[in-house]
Amino acid sequence: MILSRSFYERGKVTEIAKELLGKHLFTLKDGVTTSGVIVETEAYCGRNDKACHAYLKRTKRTQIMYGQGGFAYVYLCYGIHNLFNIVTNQEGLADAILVRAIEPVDGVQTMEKRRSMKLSANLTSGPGKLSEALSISLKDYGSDLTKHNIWIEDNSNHHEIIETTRIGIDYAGEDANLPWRYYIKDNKYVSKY
DNA sequence: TCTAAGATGGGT
DNA sequence: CCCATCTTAGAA
Repeated sequence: MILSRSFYERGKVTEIAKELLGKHLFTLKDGVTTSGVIVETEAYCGRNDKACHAYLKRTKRTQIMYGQGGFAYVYLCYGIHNLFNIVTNQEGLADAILVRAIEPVDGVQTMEKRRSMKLSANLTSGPGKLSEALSISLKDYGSDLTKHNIWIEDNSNHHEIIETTRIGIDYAGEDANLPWRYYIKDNKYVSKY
């Protein structure tokens, strides 16, 4: 069942980031559905987290994070990689969750074509990689996750969660030490570091 | 207009 | 571990 607005509008971004593990992320692009199980996430909190793009900064780019939960925040990193985030919390409270890795499920052939490679742990094991595999780009900035363009469905499965520090945010000072990265233990699609 | 970054990824 | 990368947002 597709996750509803109320799932995303709750206030604890770290809890939602953990709950998203094991859930099923879909995109429908050019008539093809591709999907994967979310195996790695990171939480970002706009009010007290220097790592968050929206920290003390409300600009055109961060605007979507200040809106209601359940919309996509996509931004371009290093001029090449489209990073997909899920906006959470209510209007005015800028929280988001970065999806860092998925385990491929549906439309594997299409994902292989988009990535110019065969199915392997390398196919979707990183935020830039999964966006390419699912064909998520800046055009999806602001996309409504309760619609059938990009969406998430519930998925019952048992897994053990590992909590650790986030990747690539040294600029955040002491906030770089927050244990806000979550991944499914022993899953081979988790990004390697 | 101009500039500088920037939640990576891939190669060594 | 190191570093090429290059579009875009944000400032001037």
